[in-house]
This record gives sequence, C-alpha cells and structure tokens, in this order.
Amino acid sequence: MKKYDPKTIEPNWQQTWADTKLYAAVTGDTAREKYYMLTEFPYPSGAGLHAGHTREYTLGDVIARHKRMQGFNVLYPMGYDAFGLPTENFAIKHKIRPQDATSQNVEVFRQQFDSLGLSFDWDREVNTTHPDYYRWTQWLFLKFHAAGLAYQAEMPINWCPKEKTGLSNEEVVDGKHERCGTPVEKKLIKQWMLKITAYADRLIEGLKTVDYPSRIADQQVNWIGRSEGAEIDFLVGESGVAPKDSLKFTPELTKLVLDGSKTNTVRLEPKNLQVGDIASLITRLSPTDTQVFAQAKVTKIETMPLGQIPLDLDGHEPFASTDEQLAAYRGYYGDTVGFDTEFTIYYFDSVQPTVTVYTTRPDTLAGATFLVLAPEHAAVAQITTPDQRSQVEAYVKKAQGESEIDRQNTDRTKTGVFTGAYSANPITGAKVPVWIADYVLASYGTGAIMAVPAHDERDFAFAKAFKLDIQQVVSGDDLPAVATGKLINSGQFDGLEGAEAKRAIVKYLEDKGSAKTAVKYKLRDWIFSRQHYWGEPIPIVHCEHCGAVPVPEDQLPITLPDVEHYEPTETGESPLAAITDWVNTACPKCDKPAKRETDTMPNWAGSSWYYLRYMDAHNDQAFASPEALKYWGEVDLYLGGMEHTTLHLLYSRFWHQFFYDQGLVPTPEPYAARRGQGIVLAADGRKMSKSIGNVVNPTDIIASYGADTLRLYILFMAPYDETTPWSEERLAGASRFVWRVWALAQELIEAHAFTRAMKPGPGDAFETEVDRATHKAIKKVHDELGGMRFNTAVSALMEYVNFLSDAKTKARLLEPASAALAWRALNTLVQLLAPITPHMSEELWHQLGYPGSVHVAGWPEYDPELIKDDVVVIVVQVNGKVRANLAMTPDATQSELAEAAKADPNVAKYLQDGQLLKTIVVPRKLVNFVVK
RNA sequence: GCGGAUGUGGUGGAAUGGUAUACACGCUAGUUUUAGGAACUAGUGCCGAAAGGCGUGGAGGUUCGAGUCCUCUCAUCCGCACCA
Repeated sequence: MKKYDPKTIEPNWQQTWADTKLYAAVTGDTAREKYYMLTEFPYPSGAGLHAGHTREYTLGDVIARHKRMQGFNVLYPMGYDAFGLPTENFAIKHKIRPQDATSQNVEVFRQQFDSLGLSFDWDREVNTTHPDYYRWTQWLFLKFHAAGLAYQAEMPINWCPKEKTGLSNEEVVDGKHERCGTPVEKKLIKQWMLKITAYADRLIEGLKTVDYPSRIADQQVNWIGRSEGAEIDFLVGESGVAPKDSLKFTPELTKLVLDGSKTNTVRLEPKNLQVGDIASLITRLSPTDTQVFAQAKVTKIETMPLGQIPLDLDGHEPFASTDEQLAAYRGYYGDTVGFDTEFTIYYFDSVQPTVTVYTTRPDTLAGATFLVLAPEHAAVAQITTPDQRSQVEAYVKKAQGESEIDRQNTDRTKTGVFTGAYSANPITGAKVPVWIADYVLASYGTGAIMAVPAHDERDFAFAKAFKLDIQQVVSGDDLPAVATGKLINSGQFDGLEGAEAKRAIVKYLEDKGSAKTAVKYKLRDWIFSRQHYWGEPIPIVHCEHCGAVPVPEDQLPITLPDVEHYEPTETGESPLAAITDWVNTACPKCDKPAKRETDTMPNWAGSSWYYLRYMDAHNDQAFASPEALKYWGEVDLYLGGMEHTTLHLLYSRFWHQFFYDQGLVPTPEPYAARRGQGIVLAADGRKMSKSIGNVVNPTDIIASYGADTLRLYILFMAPYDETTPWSEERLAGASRFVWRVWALAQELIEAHAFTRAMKPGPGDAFETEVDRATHKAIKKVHDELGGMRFNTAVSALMEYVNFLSDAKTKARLLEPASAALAWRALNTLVQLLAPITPHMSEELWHQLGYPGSVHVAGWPEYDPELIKDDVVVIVVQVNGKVRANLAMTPDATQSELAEAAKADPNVAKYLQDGQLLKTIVVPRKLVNFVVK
C-alpha cells in the first residue's frame, strides 16, 4: 500500500500547478462565466502568516476551487498591502531600508501561501509599495483633488512633548505615550482630508444593492450615523437675552467679505473652528447667514482657474450672486495655503454672540433648561464671564487629555463648569444657563447642545449632578422619558406629537430666522495625511505664488527618496520634510522654486482600490483597462475580517462610488457580496499573542500534518464567521480523517484493476444503497459549500467516508463484481474533496489514471431521482411528546399517517384516557395528537 | 458608554417552527505483540431500578409544538476613526 506522505506530494503538486499556470484567470474569456473571489491582502509583517490569515485564505480558496471546478473563469488574486508603521519602525530600529524589510517579508509570505496550496493567480500579484502601483494611487488621489474632495485643514494629532513626535492612536495608552509614559498632547497640524461625508448618504443607500450580512451593513449605517434634526440658534449674554429678530446679512457686509483688500471680514459658524476652516467657511456665505462675525487678515490672494470651484461643506454651490463675487470667491478658495494662518477672531460688539445647537428632538425645545458646549467650542472664551474664567480654563485644559471613548461613557460621573453666561428658551423665555462639559463632543453636530434633562438620559444625569432645572414637556411616566408622546408645558405647541411637533417648532423658529432643519452624520471626513516616510507621497507641490498645485499626471509617480535616514522630525512634520533634495522642486505651473508636500498617505489608500488593479495588474497606461474593468465588474465575493467593516470597507466603497461618478469604473459598488470570517483564538481561549506565546504558526502545522489536514481542520472547526479556539487535538482528528480517506482509496485501488471504461454492475439493492449515499453526498457537499457552511460540508464527507468504510460495505466494495461501483464512489469522493484537500485529491486522481488535474475536471452532479428515499421516519407525538416512530412511504397521505399513528400501541395507550381534540399531520415528518 | 454580535453535552459544534446534541474531540471499557500523536468494537446530556421525567445563559410570552419567533434580562466577545 502506498504510504500517505504529504511532505512529498504537496510540494510536488504545488510545483506542477505553478508550472502549468493551472489557476490563471483569463480576462475576456466569454466561454465561461467569470467569478471574482477576493480575500483581503495581508500586511506583510515580519511574523509571517498567522492563523487568521490561514483561515481567511483557505476559505477563499475552497470557494475559488469549487467555482473553478464548476466551470467558472475564476479570478482569485493576492498581493501585499505593505506601507505602514510597523515596517517603518522596524526599519528605523534595525537601520535598514523599509523597501528591503518589505521584500524580505513578502518572500516569507509567498512561500507560506504556496505551502498552503492556495490557488492564487500569481501573474496578477500587486504590492502597494511598488512605484508601478502607487503611481496609480497618486493618480486617483489627484482625481479627488480635482473634484474638490481633497482639501487641507488644521487637524489635531497626538503629540508626545518629550520625544517631540506625532503618535498614532495605537501608541497612546491611557492618555500616555506607550514607550515613554509622557502624557500625550494634541497638536494642530495642517493635514489633507478626503471629504467622505459628501458620500454619506450614498454609502448608506448603496448597501441596499449589495449582499452584506446585516451585522456588517448595520454597523456601517450606524458608523455613518445619519440623523435628521434642527440647528437652533441661542443668543447668549451675561444676563440672558430674549430671542429677537435675527440680523440680516447686509449687502455692504457681503461686499466687504468678498473684497480682496488686506483685511477681510468673514462669517464664522459658531462651532469649534480651526484656522484651516477659513477657506471652507467663505464658501458658506449666504445672504441669510447671520449674527456672528470674525475677522481674518489675509496676506495674499491667489487666483484659481475657472471651473475648479469646489462645493461647500454641505455639497452646495458656494453663494455668489454676481460675477464679481464669484471672481473674488475664487481668489479666496484658491488660496487655501496662501492665507496667513496668524489671524485673530473677534466678535462685533454690536452683535450678541450666538450659539447654534444641533438637536434631533426639536419637539422637546420647551424642556431645554440649559445649554452645554463642548469645552473646545470656539464661543467658550467669548461668553465666559470674568469670575468663571479660571474654572472654565482649567476644565478646558483637563478635557484636552481625555479620549472621546471615555467622554462618551454615560456611566461616568458627569463633570462640567458653568460659563457664567445665560441664554433664553425660545419658547418659554426662561433663563437658561450655559455650561461646558466633556460629554458634548466638538466633532459632532455643532459642538453644542440644548440640554433637555426630562427627555435625555445624559442631560438628566448632568442636571441631577449640578442641580439644574428639569422640565417635562412630553407626556409620559418616569423621567427621563425618551419616547415620544403629546407635548405639554410647551405653550402653543401643547398637544402636538412626534414628527408633527418637530415640524411645527422648527417652522416657528425658521420664520424668525433662528433655526433650520439639518442632517448630521457621525461620520467625519477622512484625515488623509500621515507624517511618516513609509507611505505614498501625496502628489502636490506647494508654491508661494500658485498655492497647492497638483503634480501633472505625466510626472507620476512621485517616488519616495531612497535615503539613509527617515526618522520622524521634531516638528511633527513628515521625515520627508528634512530631505531637502527631494522637497525642493519647481512649481509645475509657474516653474518657480516650490516645495513638495511631505505628508504621505495612510495605509488605507492603497487598499482602497487594489481589487481593481488585480483586473489588469501590469497596465502602465491606466490603473486598469476599461475592457478588464468591464469584464470582471464587481467582486463577486469579498471575504475579510469583521474588524475592517467601518474603516477599510467603508473607505473602499467611498473611493469606488467616487470613481463611478467620474466614469472611471462601470459599477456603482465594488463588492457584490461581503462576508467576514471569525477570529481564531488560541487554545486557551485568549487572543493569540506573541507576548503570551500562544501563537500557532501555520508553517509548523504544515510541517507535521501537511497542508491538506490543516485546511480540512480550519473548515471543520466552526462556522467560518464564528470566533473559535484553536485545538491541536481536533487538528489530529482531522489528520486521522485524511489518513483514513487515503487508506480507503488505496484499498479500493489495489483491489480493482480500475479502468476508465468500467462496466456498470448488476444494479442490485447494495449498488442502489451505495449510489444513493454517493449522490446524497454530492448534493449535501455542493449545497453546503455553496452556502459557505464548510464545517457541515466536511461532516457530510466524514459521514460518506464512514459509510464507505463500514466493515460490511467495504468488504463488498472490495469484491471484483463491485469494481464499477467502487470506481464511481471513489471518483466522486476525490472530486468532492478536491477543494478542501487539493493535494491528496490530485494525487489520488492521478492514481485513478487521469492525466489532467482534478481541479479543472468538472464538479460531479447528483441524480435527483436516485436520492429519493423509499422510507421516511414519521415522528408521532401526543401533546408534543414523542411516543413513537413510524416507517412510512414518503407519499403516504395525511389520513394514512394519522391512522397508522393511532394504531401504534404506545400511542394508543396515551390516546385512550383522554379526548382527542386535534390532530396535526405534517407529511413526511410528524403526527401530533392533542389530547385533553 | 455607543454600535455590532454570540450564549446548546466535559470540548468545538449540528438542528427548513417538528425526535435537541449530527460530525468531531475528549473520556470509559474491551480487542489487537499496537515503535508512533495508531487501528477496531461498545458506551458516553442530567435524574431515575424502571416507567418516566428534566434539559439549548435567565425570566416571561406566542404556538398543537420553540434552541429557532416576540419582550425583558444577564454574561462574554468584536469595533470605536493615526494598527493593519
């Protein structure tokens, strides 16, 4: 008997498959239907593949192989998402180039992929760090820039004051730098942003057209966090002020704003503003805007070509009623970098400061008994009274060091400080104090809320803690009552309810010019800058005269300079800023000396579009040809980690939707279906972790058991999307099964002189039984694989092998008369196992005498007639308790079933004592008698 | 905290509203001169001598019938925007 030797057969077949390019996908093959199976490409860390990767790629491989055997033209590609911090840190620490660290790691990954027997099409391999690839990442960024969706803003980064370095969130632990323990500060840095918020609604809508599990779709919807409500203006002063008619934006003022003289007045929204927002704010001018003004000194005005006016933050055209204004406006916007960032804000004395709050419950307005501002709110300094100033300033400083997650924790004791200022409730006229508190976030809504303690749990807790008024305005029971009912204590609005109440109150305020309906999202724009070396350079040149100028497409890629040192700078700038040879360049527009943008892109950039590059991986004229994009279309199935649901998956959909709008891709969504695989825990039930030392290395497993065993175990251990612990013992069980299949196959092969033209047998009861089991196995395995129920697919194969291995069955299968029957069974078994244990199946296939590969040999089909059972077991219940089993023919009628059930002695025993009320008969299943 | 999910034997898990625990691991007993991380046979939810009863985190509900549907609740896991 031939010994099962995975160490020999696995590498042999891997080599043959590679040599023959067995798994190459053919773009434009119309004879076969295409199937695009995508798994997330890995970050090639130094540690090599981990158990999670192994699970993900094995799952994808089984699907790809199953589809390929069914005759699909399968694209199952792989690549590397290799930019990022770990490699950069590793390279700095070991004084090597990150390029070299990456290629070493990639080599290890490649070997491990091959050793798992994964059927990737290696002709399409991509690597996000190769200039041939990131050339197109840069090109796509320029599309965003040209469309006005890439803009610059002052955004905070985590800053370690001791090491003078920017930190990722991951490096901040409990508000401290994890390496040196220094409390982390926020530092404002001008960064590139992508306006993903412009696609918020599309990202929600698009989910209706794709097949994502609800846990993924729901999480995306909640992450985007769309809410409809109202922005309401509150006038604020020391003693409280009654609402009054809003100031109109006078023509004189408009002119002043759009005048290009050295001192310009611009209107600021009363929310937390950053200096970089000025340019955007100018776009929001409109004649109905009111009330709070600020002044900015503008030192330079640059112009910008026609047709490049971006939409404002709300996606509207900027206000401009005359050509003159439009021209002036262009000057402002084009000067996003030309603004003197040293500007001061002051409020006109004649105007009462206004705080705009955002609320989803305008119906509860009468119950607003105080206002709460985020500590970072721009109006705080302005409204705080002298006697409260020191307290307020201390609180603002304290809040700076807190994480948003902590601040949103409603279990936490509420903290806050009174500013000394008051406003007035627009309905009741009651005096309402203005507080600041960290539970209000500057980054959401307007950074200020009207607190309605009677109908909001957080406001309720705050009011209790600081003994503030609580005024119920919606009828209901225990406060805080969050549900909607009829309004009370709301003056003219009493008796209104729900949406009607909301509309009426917003309308009332709207007419007075102090409110408007508003849609807000929790989703924030994407900070697209990283102050690191190991990323795609952002293809922009900053010119004193022309501003931020995109690098012309024919000059791409802007490659990373190949240098010795790229440690982070002490200024928080990218390390690239210190490489003067690289930074200094000529302006593409005016050819005068200029400087390159030194920020690089986040890791998410390259991974946002890589699935498109696989379609046409070597194209040097385009990121992919229109033909390839059209042929491969949507990814049919995208498998990846649940942890990518709200970041990578959302970013990637955003890019794709934008590309669709630009006419760059033919489909509105990138992924027709998405599934998330579960996490593989260590055997101890904890997460695998190098520091705990409970990590499973796939290479070790392959060395001792072979890849086929590992693959089978991974599929069998749990449903693919469940988190489940690793078990060496169950892996050994999987190994036993593989060995048993091999041994059974060898016995059958040795017993029979198999030829491919085997004559059918006599067709007796035994043959029927075996064939029925075979065809049931085909149906079951096919259905389970198609439904991604891999664990039960393996169970079905085990049951089938158990059936064939049963002593009596096996003995008869070994008889010479059963040669054809054994041939049929073994052929089928090898084919059904092929997606799961590709090496062993291929080896057995060749032992059966086939010259070609089992992996392109077709998928067996079952005969629906053959799998019909002669007898079905009917369960008989009395009052829902099982009292008997009956063997009946499948086509027995309801009355036949009921009669047969009544005739059963054990059932009769239970029926005789009571009155038969009801008989339920489910054909082919059960009979239930209800007895009193 | 917010958002998402998951709770079934000693363990991983199976079960179109219809016999709860398939398949596998582990364990127990036995067989085999069995080098092995073997192979084979029988058994293995709990209570009970049996008849029978009880059992899917907990409490209710719908139904002839609930692991499955509904309400509440408890526990655990994942994500939270500069990790990828």
